[in-house]
Amino acid sequence: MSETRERMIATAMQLFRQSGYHGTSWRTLVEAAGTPWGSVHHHFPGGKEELGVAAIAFASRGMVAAIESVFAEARSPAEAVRKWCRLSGEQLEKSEFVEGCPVATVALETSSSSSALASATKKAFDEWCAAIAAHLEADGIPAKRAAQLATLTLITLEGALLVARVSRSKQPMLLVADELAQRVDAEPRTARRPSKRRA
Amino acid sequence: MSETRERMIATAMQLFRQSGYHGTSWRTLVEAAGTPWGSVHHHFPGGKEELGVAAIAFASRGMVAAIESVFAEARSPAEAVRKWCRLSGEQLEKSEFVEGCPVATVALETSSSSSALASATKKAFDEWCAAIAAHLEADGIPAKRAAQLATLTLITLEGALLVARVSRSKQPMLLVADELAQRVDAEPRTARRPSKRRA
Amino acid sequence: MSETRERMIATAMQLFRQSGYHGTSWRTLVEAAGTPWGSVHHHFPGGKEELGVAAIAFASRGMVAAIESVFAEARSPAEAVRKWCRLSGEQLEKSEFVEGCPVATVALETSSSSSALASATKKAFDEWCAAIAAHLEADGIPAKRAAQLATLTLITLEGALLVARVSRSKQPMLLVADELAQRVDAEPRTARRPSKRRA
Amino acid sequence: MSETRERMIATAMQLFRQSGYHGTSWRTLVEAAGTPWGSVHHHFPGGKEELGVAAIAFASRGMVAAIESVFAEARSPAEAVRKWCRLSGEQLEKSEFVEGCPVATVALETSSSSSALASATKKAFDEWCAAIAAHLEADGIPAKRAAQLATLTLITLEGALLVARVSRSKQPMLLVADELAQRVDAEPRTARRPSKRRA
DNA sequence: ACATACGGGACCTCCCGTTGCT
DNA sequence: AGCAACGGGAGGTCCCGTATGT
Repeated sequence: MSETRERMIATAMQLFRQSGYHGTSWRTLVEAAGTPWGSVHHHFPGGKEELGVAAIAFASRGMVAAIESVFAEARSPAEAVRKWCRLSGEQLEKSEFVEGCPVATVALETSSSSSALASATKKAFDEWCAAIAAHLEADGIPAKRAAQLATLTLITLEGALLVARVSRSKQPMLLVADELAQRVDAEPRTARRPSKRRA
Repeated sequence: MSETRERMIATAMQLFRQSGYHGTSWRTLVEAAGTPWGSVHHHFPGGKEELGVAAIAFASRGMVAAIESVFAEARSPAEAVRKWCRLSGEQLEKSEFVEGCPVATVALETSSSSSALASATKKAFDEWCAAIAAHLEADGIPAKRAAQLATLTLITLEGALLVARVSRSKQPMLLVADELAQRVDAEPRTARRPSKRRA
Repeated sequence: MSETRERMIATAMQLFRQSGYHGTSWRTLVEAAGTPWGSVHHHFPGGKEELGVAAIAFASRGMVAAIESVFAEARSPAEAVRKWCRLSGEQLEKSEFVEGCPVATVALETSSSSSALASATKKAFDEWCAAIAAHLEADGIPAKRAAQLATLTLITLEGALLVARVSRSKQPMLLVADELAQRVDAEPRTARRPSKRRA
Repeated sequence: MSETRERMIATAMQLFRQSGYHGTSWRTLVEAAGTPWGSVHHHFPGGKEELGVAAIAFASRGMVAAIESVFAEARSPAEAVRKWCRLSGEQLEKSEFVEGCPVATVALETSSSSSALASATKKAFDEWCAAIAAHLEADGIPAKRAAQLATLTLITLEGALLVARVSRSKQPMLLVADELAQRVDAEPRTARRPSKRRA
């Protein structure tokens, strides 16, 4: 796959979460990415919307990888969630409160209009929930509760990233880190199956 | 005060939460509001940004009023929070998942660029937190914890509205309604001062 | 006559020669003049064109007065012309090369379009020529030659003001001062009637 | 080089000398030139100012070519100057007094504001003076005097074109044709080097 | 794969004139 | 005399998609 195309997508993800979908133009994109402006239509025949969908999918893959990573390294789901929130907060702070959720901005902009982008963002959120839920289930939480808890986790993280960006402080991230960790820890297990605790 | 200007602001709030700041054009606005296109510059000499700031402030006032209303009618903060979440969910559903938070979209779009809009959104969130915290304090929760809990409430509600819009379901709202209510109820009080419980 | 109206006209003359007729807006004018924006239409029912005509006429009166003054004070037409050029050059330099001819800019902009402004500028030039010619005639130059010489003087002064403004130097003014003076002096008189030489 | 861009520039020169810089809109331009309105920004990324600078430069090249041509064909500088003035007058009359100097209008409009256009007009005048001066020098006039005389020629021609346009008569052009020719002829030569007199 | 050019249209800004109310 | 508001429209900028050559 073309390296130009990939850099466009990665840059688009960055610009979308800063200025949103409508606030990012092709010109801004190619200037930021340093990619040739002449072959935009070649790489994205579907136009800007195709770029948007690709950027959302790219962001989603990255987030799923991050989830897997943080759960793999943590000794318990609660710890994983706490770590995840804290890492997100630090990334946010390091980036001068620019690198929040790469999907949320586009999601809010397009959920009432474009179907392709709207379903791409919905798919992203679903994937993240599923990834979290899988780890909760693996820790002994019943599927139904695991799904709810995963949704709650996503909700809280997204809300915290929003509030943290706006208030330009990572305090909200630290706040939800503990809250979520406690909440996850308090969830009753059917058969405590310490999936990753033997290492 | 001009009624035209007010209708523009109210309409802008609606359009901003649907399509965001950059996705809403003056033309769209004046067509939706039925206001004259020619006097835009008269009512908002500061341009679109001035409209945005006014719309955010307007939305903020409305939200503070809603908070006051729901806390005034409820017998306890926990119940108020539960009701708030459920009402928000129903409003969202009734509006075909359009009427989410009127500030969040603009907040995410502009938090990394325009200072006027960014500070307007920050101010809005601060006002909401303060309003919630006041009611928690009135119920006997120490100021510091009240502020944290208020922030957590805001975070959770915002996150839930985001996820609910994207998934086109009010389930997330119902989920956080109970979670938040339990959370608020479980918070220890110094001197349980049942402010509004006697009715 | 309203003092507001007069200040508008005087300010318009200044702005017109800086930025031209089309480059000067009502808003710019009222801000520069400090006059009320609400009563523009009251003072100039004919709109911007009426303002333009008034400003041209005002400028023309001022120029005629300047011509009379410089010829009255000088001992000969040649000296008057020399002095006139030098004074114009100094005024130009003092004003940072802004205060050139108050009519020329509008004249060039409108000579191919608006009839009212075009005839106003034509009238202004005619008045100036007539004023100069009168003094030349009074010095013994036959009417026909006096008219030609007056036109030549106007032409040269206008051209010099143009070139001086563009090159941001008063050299062109000094150059034409001597050239014109010599030219006027060399013109044969029928009966040298030293009109203003005995006082 | 794009033919569209060239036609835009040539048309801009025409419109600028009729209505000036601010009086000429992009819409007017593209309609007059028959060029696509959509690719304006492609050909002139610097906006209208870039068009203005290009039009001034284009006009300057044309004028230099005209100067070279008229001096090449004439047997003496005096005759060249006389011819130049007369040709300009005829062109002016034929065009219904529209085609005056293509630079003067913009020069007056912008000499007190935009630096890019102001320096473009200054450069144009400098080039014309240099071209004239070169021919005067070639005829035996000392460099310093040649430069002055060239400036005087430019001044007089510009002034005459202005007055002729305003008065809608080519008389001023004929008047200065003889005046300038006499003036140039009267200038003393160091070594009369009749450069082009052998034909 | 990339570049140059086309092409319509939407963007926000601001202009200029008018209307009714002080 | 002054003013706030109206009201249509044009201002220049820029967007997004397409077509044509390399």
